[in-house]
Amino acid sequence: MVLRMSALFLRTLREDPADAELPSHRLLVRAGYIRRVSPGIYTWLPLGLKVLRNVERIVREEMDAIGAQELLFPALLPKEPFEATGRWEEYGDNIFRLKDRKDADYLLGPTHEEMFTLTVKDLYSSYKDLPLALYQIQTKYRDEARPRAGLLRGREFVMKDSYSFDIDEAGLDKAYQLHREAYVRIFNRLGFHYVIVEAMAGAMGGSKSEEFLATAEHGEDTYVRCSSCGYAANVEAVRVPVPDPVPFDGAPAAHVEDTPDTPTIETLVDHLNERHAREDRPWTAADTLKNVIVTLAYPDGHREPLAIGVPGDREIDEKRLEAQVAPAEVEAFDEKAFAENPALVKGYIGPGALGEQGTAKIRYLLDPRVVEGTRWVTGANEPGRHVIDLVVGRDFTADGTIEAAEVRAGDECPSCGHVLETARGIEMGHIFQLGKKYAEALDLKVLDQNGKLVTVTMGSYGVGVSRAVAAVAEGNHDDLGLVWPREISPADVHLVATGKDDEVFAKGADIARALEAEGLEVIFDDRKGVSPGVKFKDSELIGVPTIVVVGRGLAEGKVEVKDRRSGERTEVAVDDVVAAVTAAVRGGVATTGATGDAAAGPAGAGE
RNA sequence: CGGGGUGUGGCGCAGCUUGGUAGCGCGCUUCGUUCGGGACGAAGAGGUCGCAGGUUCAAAUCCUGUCACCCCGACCA
Repeated sequence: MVLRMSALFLRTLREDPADAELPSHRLLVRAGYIRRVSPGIYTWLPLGLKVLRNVERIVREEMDAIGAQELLFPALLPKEPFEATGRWEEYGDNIFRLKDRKDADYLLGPTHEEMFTLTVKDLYSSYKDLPLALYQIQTKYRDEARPRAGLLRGREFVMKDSYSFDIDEAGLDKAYQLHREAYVRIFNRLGFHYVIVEAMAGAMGGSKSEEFLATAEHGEDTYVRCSSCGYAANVEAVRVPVPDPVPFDGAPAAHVEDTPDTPTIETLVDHLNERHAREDRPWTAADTLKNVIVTLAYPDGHREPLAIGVPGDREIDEKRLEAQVAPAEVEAFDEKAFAENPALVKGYIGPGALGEQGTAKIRYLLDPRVVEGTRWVTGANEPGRHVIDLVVGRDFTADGTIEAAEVRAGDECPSCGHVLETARGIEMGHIFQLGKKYAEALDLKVLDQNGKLVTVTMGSYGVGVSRAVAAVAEGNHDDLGLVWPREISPADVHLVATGKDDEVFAKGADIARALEAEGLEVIFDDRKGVSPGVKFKDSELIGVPTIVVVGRGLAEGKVEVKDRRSGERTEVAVDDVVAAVTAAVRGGVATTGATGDAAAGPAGAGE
């Protein structure tokens, strides 16, 4: 069907909506693709729905191509399966919960691991049934604390999730690799810049995990990459390269000094340079060892303090820390907690009080850079005093190491030793090897060749489908409006008839029909009494990649073909326009999406 | 949950300081003109001023409470 603008359910806005900040959000609303209903909940208007369906189509095609089978679970779920895996509690306030008339608990599915696992358990019981990969494209619900950025972080969103089921590790590896390749194809077709980064799998009990991030300066995820070797990782997953131990035979003995009024690293460094100046160079924050205490809160209610020692020039990165201690949550170590631990002197905490041998009996973990033989200035566990030349391995030891210090641009690449840079992105896809976590919790086992019960090994793979619409918009727009990649554009051609003569409308309708007969989707602006400027602005805002104008040139038998992305205009004879447009759409080199950098994605994982 | 901000026709905003007829632009309706870059003229339709209470002769405006939304942060398989 030709979409006639005279009848299309569409109202474009001349001005930006007040509640939209990001270009994708602003433009999708202005161009009439979506409307907000409630925070994080959006209506898909006809044009927006077409784009969403196109993204779904690409995802379906690529999932089907690797042999995954589509099914559809309900969004409304009973709580029992989630209780079995502990997620009814673990998910906390992020889950939308509701009760039926009999007061039984239900939830709106935030993700469907339990359902997939239980359904396979329900129907399959032999290794002969494996391997298996299932997927669905389903609306998910999460009661986000703060929905934001339009479609990018909603409370209702569309996601493709798939799961692989295998009898052993080798099978899981293969399924993971297949998904990875499918994802590369999906994101290449969607048309935005992306990178594949190493991600955290640890808390899920998995072994391998990667994220596909759409590169975007407004992205919520920070990742690092190495321009030299192609290493890329989510900051949470970065492993700090461990330096070699330093010999400390000739190191001076540790000595405690008065350092009054130096509760912060900054005041300490100033004091050292004033009263205990080094001969070779001034003291810096990097010479100090900062000991931070946090409280870990476990899901079962258990709490314990944890001490972390990091070089004084670095902060603790809470996301990295939480990723390490999951499922425990990190809370501040407050005044009350200090009161309960008199051995800790706030502002002057040192290794003497920490660790197994320490007076405070608090587990003590060091940043991996703090290796044996390194010398530090750190707290002496007395108000106004610090200890200088404290040597790791000689004067104290810790209970282990932890990756909790912030990662900074300029840090050493763990893969090749070059320099890391940081950038931001939007998580568009996440693949990881789940392992047996859910299969064990829900008792998914099959008989193997020897007649023995074996727990199935699973992989989990997600694509943010509705989020992809926003991410594509975020990466494909200019001052005038959206610029869709061909594969997901709501139409192939935006045909504008402009002029006062009926002829332009009649001819426009002819062309629209002819284009449609070629299999193209056409938006036809057949509105009468609307000035040309309005129609041009609308066509640019809506962002269909090819715009055809039937107007004043028609008298000379000419129409205009415009490329939305480049702005290039070509005069074409009326009789040739169908062929010219068809060629542009099918060949469409100039207007395919911004996939150029995508090549860096696959390389980015470069193991 | 902490910080900041905003609630006035469909959209974007002014009015509030100093209480007294609810206003502007866009959009919408009708008529006429215009017709290649968000046209022009004329005439219209459309508003519980977030909600509740209070002060007052009188509240969009002042006071109290409350709700909602947006932004930053925390949070985010």
